[in-house]
Amino acid sequence: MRILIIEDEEHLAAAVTRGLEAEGFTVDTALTGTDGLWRAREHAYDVIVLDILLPGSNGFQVCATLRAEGNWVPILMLTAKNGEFDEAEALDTGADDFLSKPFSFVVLVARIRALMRRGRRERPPILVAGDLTLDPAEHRCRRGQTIIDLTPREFHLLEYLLRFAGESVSKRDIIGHVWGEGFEGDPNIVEVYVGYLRRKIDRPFGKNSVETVRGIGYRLAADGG
Amino acid sequence: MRILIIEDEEHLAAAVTRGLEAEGFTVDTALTGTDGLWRAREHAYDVIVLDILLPGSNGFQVCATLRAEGNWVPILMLTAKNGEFDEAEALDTGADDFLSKPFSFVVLVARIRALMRRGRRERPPILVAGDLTLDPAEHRCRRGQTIIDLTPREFHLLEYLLRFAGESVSKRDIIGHVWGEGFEGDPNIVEVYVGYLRRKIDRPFGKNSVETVRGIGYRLAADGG
DNA sequence: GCTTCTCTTCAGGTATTCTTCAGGTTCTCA
DNA sequence: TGAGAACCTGAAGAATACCTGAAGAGAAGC
Repeated sequence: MRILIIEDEEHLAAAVTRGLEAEGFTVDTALTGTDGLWRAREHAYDVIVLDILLPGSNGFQVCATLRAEGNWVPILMLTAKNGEFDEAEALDTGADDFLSKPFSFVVLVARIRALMRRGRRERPPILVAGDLTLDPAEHRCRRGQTIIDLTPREFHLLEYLLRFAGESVSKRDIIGHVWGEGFEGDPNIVEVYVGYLRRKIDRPFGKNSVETVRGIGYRLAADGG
Repeated sequence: MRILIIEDEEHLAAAVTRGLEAEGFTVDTALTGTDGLWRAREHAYDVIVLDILLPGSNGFQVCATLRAEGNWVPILMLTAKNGEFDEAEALDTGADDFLSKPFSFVVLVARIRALMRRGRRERPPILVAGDLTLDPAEHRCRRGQTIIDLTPREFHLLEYLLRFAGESVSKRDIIGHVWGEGFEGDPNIVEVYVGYLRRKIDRPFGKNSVETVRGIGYRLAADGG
């Protein structure tokens, strides 16, 4: 678990770092906004603790920049107590949580842990249709809790169907995307593979997610069958 | 999700490829413009990442060629930082987005994802007449909530009638559009199919949406009957 | 080098869909 | 009112599309 602290008060940064390291985290510190930004881009942190008042670019700017770049690492913002900076503003710029200075160390750790838990379930852009899920990053397919083994070709086919779940896709499109435009073989290959898929993702579960659209192609039921 | 990277700096191409594969994409790389062009024609990619500075033909040329060939695959162009090449120029030649080098990997992935979402085929409009709907993307017909199974020919016929809902269309036009100008058979086929349609979309619902216009052809009631 | 897995082709079987045809019904107009 | 045209419909064979098991080639793993 790696944490980045962006905080210009050196002794505070040092104290927090020591404490968090004692808790078992790996900690990097940055004393300016630009340095922090740079580090955040370099490394995939699990949480960033970001002070608002910083020399150079302030915390809001750092946060907004990261979000604009598509970086959704959980950010915990530190606001001055009765601060001129509003908590709402912190959340608006894309922070996930905030903490008013001065804060108790225990609370800080608790908040960081919470963010980590939350951040865990965040991104993975999983393709879903009902209880049928497919995670391209993990290269894994599930029907509910059951993991289903698919060959590369089957995986690609299901991925394509899932991408257009609920819509019908033509056999031509399927061949173009799954086999490539240059495929010269028997188009019957699609039927064969749809058969394989049904045998793996439908039949054992008494479902019927891959529907035949006669004369057109196939359609994956949006609700997974 | 298949991505093509056209980039001549081998180590950059390799790094990006590794990263994208970890995200679950299938990645092909081409080190020259001509190779890239060739691959783009072979396979229906979901996104192409295209460097501008390439040996052989440059990125603009590759992009322009693809567009000229009617290939509208989403293209993300990589431009040199304060480059001589303008971003506007990239967009002009038909790129969908651009990114200045050097770029953060996270940003690259975010942009690619955005392009994929955007590049999702736009759904043709759903045809409606009263409670009778026909969704070309889904390739499905409904009367209210009830799904009605239509054969390809029936579907095509209803689609045509729906497009001119409220107007009468001649049998000649119907044959021309649904069967093709080259149809040589018995024009009675239209009557037969209108019969099939009525049996499916009207009779079970006590409706009468497909009206006969004697001496002319047919008219689908604009309110669905 | 051998086994196992994956991909692809092929061919037979089945079910659906298309088309034609013939006879019946309805409508129009003289 | 009756003749003719236009339309409707059921039946049936032809054509097409789809499914599936089998088997060989090739790749990957041991």
